[in-house]
Amino acid sequence: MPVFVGPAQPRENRLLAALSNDDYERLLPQLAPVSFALGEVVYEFGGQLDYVYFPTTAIVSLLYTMENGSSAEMGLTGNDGVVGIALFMGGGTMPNRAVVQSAGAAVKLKASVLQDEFAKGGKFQYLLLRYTQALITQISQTAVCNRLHSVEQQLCRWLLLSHDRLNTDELIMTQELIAGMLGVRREGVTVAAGRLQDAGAISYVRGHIKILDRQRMEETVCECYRVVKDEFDRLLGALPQK
Amino acid sequence: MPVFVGPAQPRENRLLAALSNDDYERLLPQLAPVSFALGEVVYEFGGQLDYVYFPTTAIVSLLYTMENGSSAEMGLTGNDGVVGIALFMGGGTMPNRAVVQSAGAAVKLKASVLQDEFAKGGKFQYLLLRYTQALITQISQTAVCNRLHSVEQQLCRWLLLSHDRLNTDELIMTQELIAGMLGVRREGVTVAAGRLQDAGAISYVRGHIKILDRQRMEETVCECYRVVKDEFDRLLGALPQK
DNA sequence: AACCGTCTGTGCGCTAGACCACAGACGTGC
DNA sequence: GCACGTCTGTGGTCTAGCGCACAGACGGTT
Repeated sequence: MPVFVGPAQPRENRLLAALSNDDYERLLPQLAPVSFALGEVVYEFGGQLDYVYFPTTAIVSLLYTMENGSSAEMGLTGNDGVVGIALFMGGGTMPNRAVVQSAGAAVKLKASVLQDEFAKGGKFQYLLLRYTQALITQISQTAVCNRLHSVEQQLCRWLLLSHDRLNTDELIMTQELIAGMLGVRREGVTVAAGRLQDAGAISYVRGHIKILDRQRMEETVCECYRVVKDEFDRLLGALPQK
Repeated sequence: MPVFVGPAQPRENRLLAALSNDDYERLLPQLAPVSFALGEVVYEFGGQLDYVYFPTTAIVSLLYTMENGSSAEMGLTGNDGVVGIALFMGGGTMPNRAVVQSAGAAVKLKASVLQDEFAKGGKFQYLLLRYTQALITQISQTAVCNRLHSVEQQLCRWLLLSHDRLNTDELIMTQELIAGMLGVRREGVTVAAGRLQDAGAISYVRGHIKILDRQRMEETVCECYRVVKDEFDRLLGALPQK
């Protein structure tokens, strides 16, 4: 199945799309396209970042890996956000990893340029901070969801959040990888995905998940999904697109 | 047991303590002392905030309450931070609640004043953003911990984080309340606390927890505590105090 | 001193999910 | 078309933690 991956269109990223034409034109020469492969590590635990990345078609997971090797995701970033918030928040590094969860394109911007723009305090700063707040909500809700909800509900949440950040109904993702994201066993994903498949919500074949019935998924998912989605819509949805 | 609660000393808050004398003097007339009672709600889900609060001796929990009434904490703020980050992040409101977890004092600052100061882009902005990044780490680690660690380890983490933000070894806290914070049953806290007590790490009598052996606690806790503590130290610890 | 409300301890059955061990199923490459 | 590696399904055992029910223990009030 050929997937068309054209040159990165920076304005497919919603933060960049929300910039005024002037701001965007000024930034454009500094934006360089990059292509992310599945599983690629964008940054490591505590690693210094030279660039921030604005995904256009890729999705990047933020996750933490324990000393014993188990891991869990705290949030994910797609074309609605930016990877590397530590660069404008001031800390420089974050104590987690960022891994490409869905292959695709992004544009990158040099740290120093970003910081200069941020320091100007204009629209760009406004956007980056609003996105960060939305991300905080996502992480928070992940915390709550991890505590209180079933694997099946969490799988639903995760699939829906990913689906929202893709322009296709098919995710390239093994159960093994999903298990690593959700912080559960692979077999746990198998049974949860099995139930969703029986219900006709998804189809699942060797690393290719297809969302068949979003309606059904939204009925199964816990309230956490709505909270996150509403907050993203509130903070970033009403942005003038271009 | 009488607890001395003097007038709030703004500089007991580490963010305010890190301001230059000039900045601080300018802000001081705008800072008003407040006193928080245990269980008091600082802000509600989605509620508008008129002030931000800099705790000096109080501790405030950020938590989410489900539609079915169960709840879980995402993070807590003491004299090392500020309650109300949505006011400078741009969203105005957050989809969670903030509840006083340990009674004490704070100083408040009017939203508009905060926003003006923040917009100046100076030291105050720098501090607020660094704190926000530290908070993100705390929330992230809560997410991971909720997924992967035992109630006993989480109780340890929670007690240590609280202890770090108090200048006493005694916490006023029923198991019921702790259960609400951790998102577990009250009985679960009873057995976990029982084990810690048997180990001589704490003593526990009707809402009065005493930390007896911090060493012991730090041996029991999961790595999540260290990650959060190190990150707070890194981002805020080296700040010039006054 | 008696009372009552709150807080804590415990016991029991139940379930979700972990851990472990395989078996099949698909698909790519030779 | 065969072989091998990867991905997925399933079954059995084990445990942490839930839900529920209740008993004791403490402490403030009258």
